[in-house]
Formats: sequence, structure tokens, C-alpha cells
Amino acid sequence: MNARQLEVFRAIMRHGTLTAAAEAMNVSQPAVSKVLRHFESQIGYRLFERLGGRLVPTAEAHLLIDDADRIFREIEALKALSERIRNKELGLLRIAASAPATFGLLPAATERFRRRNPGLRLDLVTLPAEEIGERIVVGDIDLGLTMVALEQPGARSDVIGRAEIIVLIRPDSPLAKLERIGPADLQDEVLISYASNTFPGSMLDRVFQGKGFVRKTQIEITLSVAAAPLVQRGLGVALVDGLVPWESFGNLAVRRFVPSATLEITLTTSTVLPKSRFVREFTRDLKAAISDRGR
Amino acid sequence: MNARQLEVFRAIMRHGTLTAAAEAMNVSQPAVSKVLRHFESQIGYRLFERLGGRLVPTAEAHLLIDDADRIFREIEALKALSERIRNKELGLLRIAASAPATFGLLPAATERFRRRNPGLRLDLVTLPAEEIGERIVVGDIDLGLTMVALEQPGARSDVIGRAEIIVLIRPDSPLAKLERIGPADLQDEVLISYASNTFPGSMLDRVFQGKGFVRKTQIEITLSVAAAPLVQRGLGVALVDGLVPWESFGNLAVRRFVPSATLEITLTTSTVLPKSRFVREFTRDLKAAISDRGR
DNA sequence: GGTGATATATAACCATGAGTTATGGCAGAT
DNA sequence: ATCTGCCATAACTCATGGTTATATATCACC
Repeated sequence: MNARQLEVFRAIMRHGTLTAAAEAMNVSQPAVSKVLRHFESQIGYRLFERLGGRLVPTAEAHLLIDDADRIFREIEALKALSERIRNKELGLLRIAASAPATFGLLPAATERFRRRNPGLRLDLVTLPAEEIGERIVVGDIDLGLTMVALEQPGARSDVIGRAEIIVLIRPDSPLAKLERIGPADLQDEVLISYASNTFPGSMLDRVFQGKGFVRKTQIEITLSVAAAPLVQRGLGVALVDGLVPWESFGNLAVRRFVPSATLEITLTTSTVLPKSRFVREFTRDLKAAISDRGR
Repeated sequence: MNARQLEVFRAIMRHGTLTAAAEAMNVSQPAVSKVLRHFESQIGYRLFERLGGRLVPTAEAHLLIDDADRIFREIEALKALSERIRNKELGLLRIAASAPATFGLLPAATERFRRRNPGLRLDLVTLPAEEIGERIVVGDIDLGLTMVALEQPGARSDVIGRAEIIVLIRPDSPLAKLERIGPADLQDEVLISYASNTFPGSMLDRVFQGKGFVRKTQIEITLSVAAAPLVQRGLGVALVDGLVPWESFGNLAVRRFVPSATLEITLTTSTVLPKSRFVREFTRDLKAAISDRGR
């Protein structure tokens, strides 16, 4: 049972005669006749009674026609879809980002991108950085956006911007008076921050050390966004990336951290798979979103 | 774009490699390879990138796979349906009946029939008698059930029973006292009955004439069931077929009409199209339903 | 009862798609 | 360096779907 057989069956049911069906399908009458007979011999029963030199649909044909017709139309729809894909009217861009990038960069970049490519499907996946590299090399993901460089054979990482580490406090905290907050100011606070065995964590450890302090993290987080509710409830002060739009969470204040510590916003793509036009475009939009953030 | 191509595409997406897909489909690996390449050349774009001797699905493949998978499964379902039809687990019997037969005979016959053929689809169509003949000769209908013989070339009518003409009255009517009602009793009543230009109408005209009366129909109906609400509301007395289960309508009484007048319950089938087993069985069930009615 | 019109079936042929086996090339792992 | 796994190619076969030409059956009509 193949698509052509269904098409022929449907056409005969529609047009009533072989000849009309053949004409509608732009093939010769014997061609239709042969496909029909072959179809009937395959399924093992007659779809039409031959009488008076005419074809009369059997009860079996009536049982099949609805489904056959639907499937035929669905195949036609799939062809149309495929045609649109070929004409680049339709596409798919699969982006994996770590959580801060998902919150802080993707919305703006996506907005720019969609304005130019409204028909395109976008898959935005939030994943831990380690997994993103793997997904890129197996081709599951077109573009990765992380706060760490991904050392992955078969993938290439480029730094497209930087994000400052900031201090997250409650507006009613005594620290709110300060413009800038340094390691010394945090000594007596409950510190919410990255674990030392993560990239930003060890980076911050070095910064504290450079100023003669030790970073004592009381509450460790892996996902910076998780700091927001903790700080909101007054459980401590967070030292996290400044990429997430913290202001939008409410009951939170952001202060600069000195000395300045930055994370690299890193864009990763496969070195083996060809880059689509969409990947290049989205990269541009991401850079624009980053420079917009500066303002 | 044909069913096989969708199947191959789906199998490769599922199993990840050509080799695994080929194994799953029980064909050789080069066969799958060739179908895939042919499919790709037809649709005009790559579905897989070849890298490191592996196939990696492109974004386009991801856009197509859901629909392709669904269509493939629907074709499989259609094959299964076809298989059931071939094994006679599934069938279709299309019955057209005039309204009295629909009300009075089909329910009982259908009940018997379905007990024996629970998987079968039954199409019960109520149509005016004239149309039924045409539908039978074009093969739209397997079996017709009417109260008139259908004179239709290509169709054959058999009388399988008779239905008495009865008098339909309100239980509170003065006529309710009578066991039998004749033309004389109806002279002063508003008569609801068939038009004279119909078969039962002219038949009743002759009966009245034989007794020296004229049938004066004040309210003409074509559909006997339409008499029920009229009689219920006291608009008159009806002279109609006794096939419809009038008792079930409520607030109606049925009386025998004398002299007895009968309509022929006629079963019509095509003389050219082969009769299915179901047609023969249903005929038997109809006859049984008719003789049951006698009790 | 021919006759023409219409519709299906058959015959003979061809192109192609889908299958086979055998084999070669390539990348990654041991 | 070699083995292993995977994909591509070559050469061949067979079935399917297409062609044209022709035969056959039914129906309507004179």
C-alpha cells in the first residue's frame, strides 16, 4: 500500500470513472487501470465491481475511502511543507543556552531575530553548560550560549561579550546605601554564590584572595536565578552574574561589585556541521542585544 | 514523495544509523542508502549531514519528522484496517428504507443482525422510496426497504411481508370505543392520510369506493410518522400504515381498519451487483422481525 | 439489429525505483 | 597500525508505473 495507490483509488472514487480519474491525474487511462488492479490484488479484495463496462465502488471501498482520502491529503500537506522548507520560507534554529543567558540575552535577541524571520521555528533549550557542548557536536543544537568556554572537540567557542559579577541585595539591606560593594563589605553577610568547583566560583575565589579575603559561601547555588527568591526572603546576599534581568524580579537591588569580575559570554557552534544562515543572523542579533545591554 | 521514502526517513531518524534502520526494516543497507538519497534529491535539500562517516539529521529533518512519522503510522493503521476488511472482521452494509420501515422494522432486524455481526458498520439511510431505487442501481445502497414495489431496471423487488392500514386516534376520542373502524365511521372525522397521487393513497381511495364512500382527506401527509403529533393534538384521525410503532409515541390509540387494506413490505436489491453475505443475512433478519411483529 | 460513443481491459514495450551482493573508503578506537 | 563500524558505489535484477495501440463490452439511438 503506497501513496500512489491511495491517490489513484481516491481519484477514481472522486471522479467516478477510470477515464476521468486518469484525466484528472494527467496520466493515461491504462496506467490508472493497472495501478488499481495491482492495488486490489495486493489488498486481496475488489474495490470496484466491473459491471456494464463501469466501475462501481464496493462496500469495502466505502469503508476505506475516508481514511485513504485523509492520508492522501496529509501527504499533500507534507509535500507543501517540504516545499516551503526548500524555499527557506520555513526553518528551524535550535539554540541551547545556560540559564543566565536564557533570561538575560535570548529574549532581546529573539525579538530582533523574529522580526526578520517571522515564519521560522525557534527551539530554545535551557541546559547546563556541560551538556550543551555534547548536544552541539551530535548536531542536536545549532548554537550554544554559555557563560563558560566549552572545551569540546568538534565545537568552536567565541567570546561575544562579558557580563559583570554583581551583588544582589534586598532594597532594605544596610548594604543598599553603598554604590559599590567589595569583598570586605561581604565578610559579615550570609553569602549566596557559586560553588568553588565551578568556573565562576573559582574565579571569584581568586578575586577575593587578591584582596586578602576568603570567599565564604554559605549557600551554594548552581543556577544563578535560584538566588533571587533566597535574597528576596532575606536569607542572604548573592554574588552572581549580572546578565539575568534581576530588576524584573521585584524586591531586589543590584550593586556593582569591586574589583570588577567578569564572565565571558560564549557562543559555541559545531566546527563540522555547516552553519545555516539563521545561525549567522542570530549571532549578529545576540551581539546587538549585548551592546544594547550596555546602554 | 511516497510512503516508502517516509518509512525509510522515519527509520533512520529512529535508529540513528543507516545500518540499524536497514536491519529494522529487514532490507540491506545500500537499499536504505539509495532510497534516502533519492528522497533528498527529490525534495531538494539534505535531510542528513554526512560527517565522520555518520549521518546527522539537519534542521530540515527535524521540521519534517513529526508529520512524516504521523503519516507513516496512519498508513500502517490503514493497512491494518484493510487487513481486517479482507478477513471479513469488518464490513459495511448500507440499507435505505422509507420512514415507516425505518421506524417499524429496522430496529428489530438490526438488533438481530448486530448480535451476530458486532464488528460490522451499518449505514441506515431514510429516503423517499423513489430515490431508493436509483441509489441501489448506482451501487450506493446494498438493500432497500419500502412500502411500494420499486420498478427500477437493474433492481429486483420482493415482497417480504404485509402491513395493515390502521386508524390512529386519541385515546379520548369517541371512536376509541370501537374495536374496528370502517369508512362509515370516518365520514364525520377530520381525516389525516396519504394524498391520492401516492400509492397507499390511491389504494385507500379504492377501498373507500368499494364500500360506497369517498375518502375525503383534509390533511395530506407524505410521511406517515408526521401524523402522530397531529393526532396527538386532536387535529384529526389518521389512516396510516401499521408498521410504525405508534404505541411508543404516547397519547395515541390504534384501531384496526375494515375492510382490511394492506401495504406490501418490499425489499429491493441490485440485480447486477453481487449480493454480499451481509445482505442475505439481513434479509433473513428482516423476515424474522416481520413474523415477530405478528405475535 | 447495426452503429457510434463511451469506458475498461489487454498487449507490448520502456524507464525507473527499489532491491540484491560485493566492495571500497573513511573515521574512531584499541 | 590495524580493526571495527558505517556509509557510498557498482553492477545487476525485478517490479512498478508509465506509454501507445488495440480489443472488448455496454448503452443509446436510429
